[in-house]
Amino acid sequence: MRTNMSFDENVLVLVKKIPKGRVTTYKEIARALDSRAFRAVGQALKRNAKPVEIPCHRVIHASGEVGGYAGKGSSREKAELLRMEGVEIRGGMVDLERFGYRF
DNA sequence: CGCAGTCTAGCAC
DNA sequence: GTGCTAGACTGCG
Repeated sequence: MRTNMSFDENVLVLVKKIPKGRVTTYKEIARALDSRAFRAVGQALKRNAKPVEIPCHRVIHASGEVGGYAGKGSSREKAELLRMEGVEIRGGMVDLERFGYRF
């Protein structure tokens, strides 16, 4: 990975690969990129060039918390979307053991 | 609950 | 071209 592309592009590609009804954590993404730039991943998502192709709402904290979202409804809309996709949201928390997607 | 650590991208000099 | 700051986070104290 990370060949011919910048870190942010790589992150976007991974996020795009997340299947519906599944979520991933910043840690997993960073790990998939062989790095520990959890924060850089968030930066890539919030500064991404194609938000329509990047379901940032499927990217949450490693604790299962939905975390933040640079979208309109912030974390609220994010949780609503995830639940709509079949992800069990509980008080803004997701069960990573069941919906946590691993690369 | 609060501080420190790790990485990239962006802005300033 | 080089250096510093900030950030959608994580882990440990």
